[in-house]
Amino acid sequence: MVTLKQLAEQLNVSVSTVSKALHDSDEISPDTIERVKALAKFLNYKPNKLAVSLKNSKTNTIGVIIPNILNHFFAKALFAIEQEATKHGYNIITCVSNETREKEINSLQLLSNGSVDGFIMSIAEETQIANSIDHINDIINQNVPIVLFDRVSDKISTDKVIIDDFDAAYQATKYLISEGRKHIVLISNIDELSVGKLRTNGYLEALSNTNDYKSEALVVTIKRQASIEDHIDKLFAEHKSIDGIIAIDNTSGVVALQKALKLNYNVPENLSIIGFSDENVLQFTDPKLSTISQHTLDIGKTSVELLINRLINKTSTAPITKVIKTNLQLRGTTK
Amino acid sequence: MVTLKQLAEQLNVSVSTVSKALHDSDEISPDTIERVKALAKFLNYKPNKLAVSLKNSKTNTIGVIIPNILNHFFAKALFAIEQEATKHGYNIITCVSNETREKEINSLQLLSNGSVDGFIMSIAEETQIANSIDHINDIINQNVPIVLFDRVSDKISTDKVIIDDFDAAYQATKYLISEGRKHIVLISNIDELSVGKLRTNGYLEALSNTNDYKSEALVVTIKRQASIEDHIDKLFAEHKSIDGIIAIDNTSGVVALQKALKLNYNVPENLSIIGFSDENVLQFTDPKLSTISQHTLDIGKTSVELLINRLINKTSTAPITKVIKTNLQLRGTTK
DNA sequence: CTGAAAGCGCTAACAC
DNA sequence: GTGTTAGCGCTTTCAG
Repeated sequence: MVTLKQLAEQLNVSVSTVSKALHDSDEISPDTIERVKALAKFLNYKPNKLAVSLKNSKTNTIGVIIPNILNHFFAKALFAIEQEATKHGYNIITCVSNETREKEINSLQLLSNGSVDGFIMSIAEETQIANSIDHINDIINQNVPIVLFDRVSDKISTDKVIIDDFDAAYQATKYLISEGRKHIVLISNIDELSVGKLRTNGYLEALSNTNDYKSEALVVTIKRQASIEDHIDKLFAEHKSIDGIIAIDNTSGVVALQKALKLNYNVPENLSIIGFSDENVLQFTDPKLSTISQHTLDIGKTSVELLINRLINKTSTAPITKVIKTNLQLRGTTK
Repeated sequence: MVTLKQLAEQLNVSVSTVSKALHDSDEISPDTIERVKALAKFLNYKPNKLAVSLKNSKTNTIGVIIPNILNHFFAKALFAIEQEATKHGYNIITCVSNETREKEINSLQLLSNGSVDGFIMSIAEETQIANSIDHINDIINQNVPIVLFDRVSDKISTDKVIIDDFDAAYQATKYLISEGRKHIVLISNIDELSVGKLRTNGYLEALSNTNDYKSEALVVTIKRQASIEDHIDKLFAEHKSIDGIIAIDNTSGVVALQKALKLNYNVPENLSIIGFSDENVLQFTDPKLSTISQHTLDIGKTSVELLINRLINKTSTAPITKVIKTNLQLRGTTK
């Protein structure tokens, strides 16, 4: 790599002159500036990022820690984060916690040594279950800002980006009721997560405050490693009267639809299904799945904005929580 | 952040003593080592990574550039790369080229300034179409090692990790022929990519060297932004006699299966389908899609291994190309 | 055993 | 206008 020193030597000027020239300092004569820039370009000079960062105590790098990159939601959020960060001149270092608390701790420790200016993260399932988040608060106490998105914790006081989980499920449930559905079931394989609990509560509340809804609430919870297909087979076998399904994670809606069609349910005449999915699954089914659609790109973008704001305005104002609205997208699996 | 200097001051020793003590130098007395380590632990000292990297001219960071993180193949490759890199003590900085040559150039430029020790990348579609890869060779010429995976180029001489694309499609085609299929069509929405061409050639070769196969080869190419569904609808409408489908990208196999079922094809009795997908799509269909399965985790892992090897053995041996074998996984959509 | 000093590449206050 | 110097945090000779 070409350094300032090499440029300086070739031009018979000092290193600081070169540095200033490259920054268009008006201390330097136009003539010199030109000569310096010409040579720099010729030799393909690029300032060493490490040196600049070290000098400035600023890396322009964001650490992103996500639980599972194979989950389409997180992949899309990462996509948005990367895009927005790039727009602001930031790089991202990505770590995957694999839903484990240990890896999460490691990643935070490893990067909070000057490698990144701040973090954007979504909490690992294991961490949420144990509700032990000291490792995250430690980092915050070291004055490294963190923005949490999607999976958050009340015990962490920091900027957050979430969706209206409760309300989204509430509205979806109300919609099915308005269709005249009498036996609405909720399917969840994210029962342990903060967002899962909120969505489930939204569903329960919508049922319980509807006077003429008579059936018991029915929540099918599926453990993370378990087979969604098996649980749904069982559900249909045991509950013949189901006429509405709300699936609050991003795959079980599709699976439920596919199973229902196989069983010759008439969707959406006799059975409505609403998933919590992204457009990416639409091409896999006919009819198209109606969904609660979260604006994942906005979630990622907003997270970056919040973080960069913290990085620029060092003033420690109170934590901000941004709620990104969801949409109920009616397609072919609702009336 | 706590620095060596602060430790030194508190202990009334010099900075170099502290540094050596933390590295268990035998120049330092056991007693001092212990005192230093105790304080370091107490104050939660972490060596500043930037300073270490600058000093050592080694960042222990790998730049990863992928075309599209929403593509499950690349997400999974990234997952494997991250995992393997972490195992070796490396971080990864992720950039998404979004299939554009411009973003690819930017990312390479931005990171080849000391930020990373080397790159792992898969070439953007735009770059492959234009076949203009100077920007990649530039980096290699600056002695920054690059490992290419999946989408590679003959014009770049560097370590590569690929799969046996030609052979995989060849074998799949032969399998369908062995089932007695008479009208086998190939569906591709990656026609412009190196891997797409190779897979198509494998299919064509398998047909043409089978003496008793009478039909014309039929290749349906779908542009990236176009609707896979529409093309497949059209295919079924225009070619009633199709009895075998090979889909060489990771979604159109599922779409074809779903459409075929909707049209009441008897799969696999009268129609076989083989996709080029990952296990993640299996739960979406019944019967389960038979696939050519690429060992994506191996691809990522091998890429990291090759790169780290280059980084450690600075000796410039000839470029290595690793071919990761694929498997033909027969499931419910083949006889 | 411990410390002083140089240097990685860069910036910026302060001379001249 | 240009150069000198100090320093970001660390490692590593080389002296003591």
